[in-house]
Amino acid sequence: MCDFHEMKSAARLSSHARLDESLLSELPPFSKLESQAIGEILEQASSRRYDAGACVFEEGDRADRFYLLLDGYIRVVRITPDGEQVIALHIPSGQLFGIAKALGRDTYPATAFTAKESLALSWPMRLWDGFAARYDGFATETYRTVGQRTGELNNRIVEMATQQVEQRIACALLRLINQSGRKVSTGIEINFPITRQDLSEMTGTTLHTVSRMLSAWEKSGIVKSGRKKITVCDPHQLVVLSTAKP
Amino acid sequence: MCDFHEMKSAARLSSHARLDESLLSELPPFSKLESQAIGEILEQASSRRYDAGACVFEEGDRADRFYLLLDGYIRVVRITPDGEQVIALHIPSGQLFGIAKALGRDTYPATAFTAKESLALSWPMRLWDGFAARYDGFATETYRTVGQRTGELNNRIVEMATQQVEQRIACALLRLINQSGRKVSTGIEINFPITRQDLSEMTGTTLHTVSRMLSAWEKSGIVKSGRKKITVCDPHQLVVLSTAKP
DNA sequence: CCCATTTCTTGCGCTAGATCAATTCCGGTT
DNA sequence: AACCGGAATTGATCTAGCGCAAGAAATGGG
Repeated sequence: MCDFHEMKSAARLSSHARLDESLLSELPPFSKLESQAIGEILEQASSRRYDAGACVFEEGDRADRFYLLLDGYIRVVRITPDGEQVIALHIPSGQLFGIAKALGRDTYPATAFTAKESLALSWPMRLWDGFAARYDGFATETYRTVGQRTGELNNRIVEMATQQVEQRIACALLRLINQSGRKVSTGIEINFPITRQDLSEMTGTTLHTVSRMLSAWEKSGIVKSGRKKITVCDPHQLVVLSTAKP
Repeated sequence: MCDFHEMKSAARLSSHARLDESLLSELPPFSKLESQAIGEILEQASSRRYDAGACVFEEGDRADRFYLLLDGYIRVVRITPDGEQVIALHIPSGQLFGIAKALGRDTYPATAFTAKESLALSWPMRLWDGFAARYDGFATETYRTVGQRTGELNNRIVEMATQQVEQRIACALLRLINQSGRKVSTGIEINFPITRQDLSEMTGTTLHTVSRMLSAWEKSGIVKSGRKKITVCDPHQLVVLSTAKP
């Protein structure tokens, strides 16, 4: 599912990557545009590489740029007054993020970290309205993106309200392999480093419980996991678990 | 906060309510418009009264109309495969709802019930793009609405992930009195019928726990509650509870 | 290669809150 | 006035999963 980038990602991540029209032309927000329009858009973009775990912007910052993730993975996080982190969602490459304008806001509603080394384009937010007005399909696609993410948040709420931890963790894993799974010999592996702690922050539980769960699942051959790495061997079984009746 | 409607609501709820321009001109989505534009918009609207507890539309339905709540209260609900309800949010009068288009969707993402007798205008969804293009401020305001609701969902996730039941119920109550509190002699009362069950569906707990909590709070004079009715006597104390450290 | 740090594992006891169960209360209906 | 059904209360258990503790394994830096 996240594939087309992979072949090119080595070149891209080098800071000398040329900004090529073909880069954008396959991505939904720009897919309907002509080569000239894409040229214009690229001219106004800044490109930047981020180390793994780097912070792109923080909750509450003035939203003065919006971003397109070319390669890597973004983790959107909220931090409670007493320092606890909650992972709101993950953003795979090819998507826009930091699009506060699409939510009628002028500050970012959450903090964005990179989950691994990443490359992103960005534009000053003042170009937003122009993009939306001038480029066909840009507005539509961004609102679709907003809709998807809202849908995901919504699902999380339902899960947290009704499901047991085991099911929630299973759901989280399934979402991850859907969004960023990479097929390997033993199953489907999550394409970026992820700790038990991360998983616990996605599901509202503790790293201990996640660890126990993964150990149990490993015993029954559903997953295979190591340090910062999880491979799902039997996705179907995970689906069964995620929908299990009490 | 929800005030301006109250004076007129009696007239409005009668099925003979005249659709008056002044009705829309004070509401954010239309506030920037001239009288002529509002006239156009009203002409295309249908008006309908709903009984308390009526269903306006269901999750998954084709989104062929969008709505403006003139009076009453909407409860947005998601229902799990095994029949459990989760209340995603409440929509106070004066706001748009069922705005699937703003989320790039063509089905409604959740079910909308009225929490009490309500009155809403609605328009065919095919007018949406025209409204957004033609009427200044309409798009901006709807995206602000989307942003607010997304923000609320987000907060709920953080709460559910990090807070104890007591704090979550306190937060839910505070949200309710902020959105639809009505000042009465003994404090601030929630302006529509609400059961322990409802509150439990908003906070991911059980009606039993909510009942115990309210009983306890009543003993300490923080709330006063009866059948389908809750009055917050000491909002400040509730804020304290909602942010209490374990 | 050793040391320091981060990540992960696992056992044990405890408690918040769910579940079960039995009543009571309230408002509307005939 | 008597009745009925939905809403609320409250006690008594039971348990999922959290917090604590202690250690093991992987990684990276000097």
